[in-house]
Amino acid sequence: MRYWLSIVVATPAHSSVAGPLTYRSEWPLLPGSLVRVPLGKREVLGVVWEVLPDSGDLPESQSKAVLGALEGLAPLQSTWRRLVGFTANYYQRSLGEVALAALPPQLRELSTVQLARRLKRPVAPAPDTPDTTDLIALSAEQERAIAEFDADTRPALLFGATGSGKTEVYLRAAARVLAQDPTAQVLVMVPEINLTPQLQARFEERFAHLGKAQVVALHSGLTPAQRLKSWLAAHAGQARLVLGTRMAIFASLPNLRLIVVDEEHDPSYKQQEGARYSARDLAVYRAMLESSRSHAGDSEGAEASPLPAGTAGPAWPGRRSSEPDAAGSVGACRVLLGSATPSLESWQATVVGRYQRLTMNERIGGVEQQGSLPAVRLVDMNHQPKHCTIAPPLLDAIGQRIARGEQSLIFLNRRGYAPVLACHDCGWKSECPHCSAFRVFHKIDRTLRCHHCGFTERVPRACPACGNIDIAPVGKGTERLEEHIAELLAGVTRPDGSPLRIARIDADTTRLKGALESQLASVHAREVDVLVGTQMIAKGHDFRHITLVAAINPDGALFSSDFRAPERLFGLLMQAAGRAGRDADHGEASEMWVQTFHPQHPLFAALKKHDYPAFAAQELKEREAAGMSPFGFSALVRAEAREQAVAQGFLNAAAAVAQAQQLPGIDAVTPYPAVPMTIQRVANIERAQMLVESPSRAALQRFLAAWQPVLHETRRQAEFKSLVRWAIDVDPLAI
DNA sequence: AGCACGCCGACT
DNA sequence: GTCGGCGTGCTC
Repeated sequence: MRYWLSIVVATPAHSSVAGPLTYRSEWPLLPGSLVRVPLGKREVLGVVWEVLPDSGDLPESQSKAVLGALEGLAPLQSTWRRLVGFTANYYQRSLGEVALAALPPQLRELSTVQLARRLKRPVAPAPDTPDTTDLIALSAEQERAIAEFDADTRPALLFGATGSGKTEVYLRAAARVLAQDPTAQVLVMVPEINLTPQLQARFEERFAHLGKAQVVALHSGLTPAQRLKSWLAAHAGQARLVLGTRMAIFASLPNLRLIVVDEEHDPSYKQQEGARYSARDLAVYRAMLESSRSHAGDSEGAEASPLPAGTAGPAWPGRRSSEPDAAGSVGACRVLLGSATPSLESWQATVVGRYQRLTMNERIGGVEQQGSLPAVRLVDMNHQPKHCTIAPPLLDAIGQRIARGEQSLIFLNRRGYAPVLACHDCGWKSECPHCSAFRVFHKIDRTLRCHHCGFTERVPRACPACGNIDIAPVGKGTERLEEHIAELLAGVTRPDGSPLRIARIDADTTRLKGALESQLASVHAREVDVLVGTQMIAKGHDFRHITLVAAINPDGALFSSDFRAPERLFGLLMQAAGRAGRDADHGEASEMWVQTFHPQHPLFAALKKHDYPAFAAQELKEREAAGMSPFGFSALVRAEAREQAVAQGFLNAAAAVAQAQQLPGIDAVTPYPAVPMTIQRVANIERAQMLVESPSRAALQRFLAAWQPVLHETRRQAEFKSLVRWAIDVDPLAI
């Protein structure tokens, strides 16, 4: 017997073999089967996508035979294939690229023999440990959130203040799902920086009764062997709980019943290269797919046709009341997003009722602590001494904390000593020769470093342009701020008379493995009085003894060209405020200081009241008026070339063809003229981008699908031969 | 993307 | 005389 199979292999979107390829097989392989196939002179891994009725118009002599299947591996499920298919379509990449990138890299190299050996490894039996989940007392709010979650079927957004105990709700929801069905699997996704060994230990401890092998991690920090091991455990259904970063959204989970997305607003859920998917959006989509799959027979492959262009985006299509088998039934999969400062997209979905909103306002720890959110104090920098970095009242407040033996945390979102080095005589500035950006002065090793291309040189003794000795740093980074604070507080001592200690945490001080952990430990041990750092200290870390948090210069985000900057700033400041006052001893005295030239800005008014809903309402009104996300949809096409004119010319030429040919969707889509990117040149490559907007997600999708071949065609023209690369970013984070 | 084939410069 | 530069083209 002869079978014709459509098989997906790792082929990039811009090659002539972007789609699945047709192979022969003597065996009736099921869709989703992993196979080895010849491709050119190579032997590659492929995924059977469809069983074809015949060879199509492919001459039989040109078809090759499947070399073999990966024995012992169950076929990838139809929901997995549909998720991959949707991702490829929606984010404008080839099926093969997405499918193969979603599999562990080692699977591509492993011989059948090695694989068989791995699959044979015995699974550790579940230990005889009692389930301790129910022993932990929940707050009334936590109880209510779980009850409401259980009573609904929509995607849920857990809107919980810092310290309100969101993690316990995740654990409880996961525990229920796992207890109800002995084969159920749960996927818990966290942002990159949050996936620490400690968090993993917490999950392993809580689910110890399942056995250690049943809680696995899936992220890029694992060795290839560990990653394969976790993936195989998930694929075989042995792993009951998978804890991972954005890549984990593509894990093969045959019995997935719950997806948790912690800190759902976090930008690290958006992949920034290759297929630029949003793992949070795909989580919502995947839960929908898993809920609506047919349980009768998954392996028939009848539904393997790609999703039609213009399918609704990663958005839940309302309550699925029309499908009695889906919502509320045994096979349903829920999705639980959580954040103290949700993305405006998710928040808006709760406003219109597409998502369920679960609110937890209170910090856990008892009623007497209700005042423990820090008071926000705005410092109007218009009324402070000119050019001062730290306003005198803030400096006083820091001094008082030191005298009381309390810690302060100072934020400045700019590392290095000074962002620019300049000559006051001739006007020379420390521009990077390869990028359109200034090199940052790092005093510690006396270098000028470009934060975009990495180009590093020793600081010149004199101005390279005019020879003047008098070159000076302009502006302040964390390094200089640390030095500056040390000078300002020179006379201040700790309560026991010892000199005060200042520490700095940023990408430069934590480059070495373990450095961050040891520095955080010294903060916890109260060896540090004042901690200076970039936003990396705002996230996740619980500082018990910090009673003052200060943002030195947050104004940049208020008037940024990036429309999401205010949202990020608000989240960052809320998160930073959450760092303070978690210790019962100091709750009442905690303060968040914000230095600004715009104290009347509505963002700060909302921040003062710790009022995310007010901020969201205000911001959403502006987004709606401007037709921006979540009220409008956009994509960016980026192009890189040696010359800016080539990059822009390519984009404009492709857009002109789209207009001339009246591509599908064009009447509802606005392509803007190509512009240089904010950092126009990086490592001597000129970069341009074109924004494409539409009030309709479906129209934008239809347009992009039709436009892609035009972009390929345009690229082939002689005048654009020197184009280095181009790529589409659907739902970009920043414009 | 890989990995070929293919036609021009400095070396055992 | 060969090794090797990366330009162009193909992969069911």
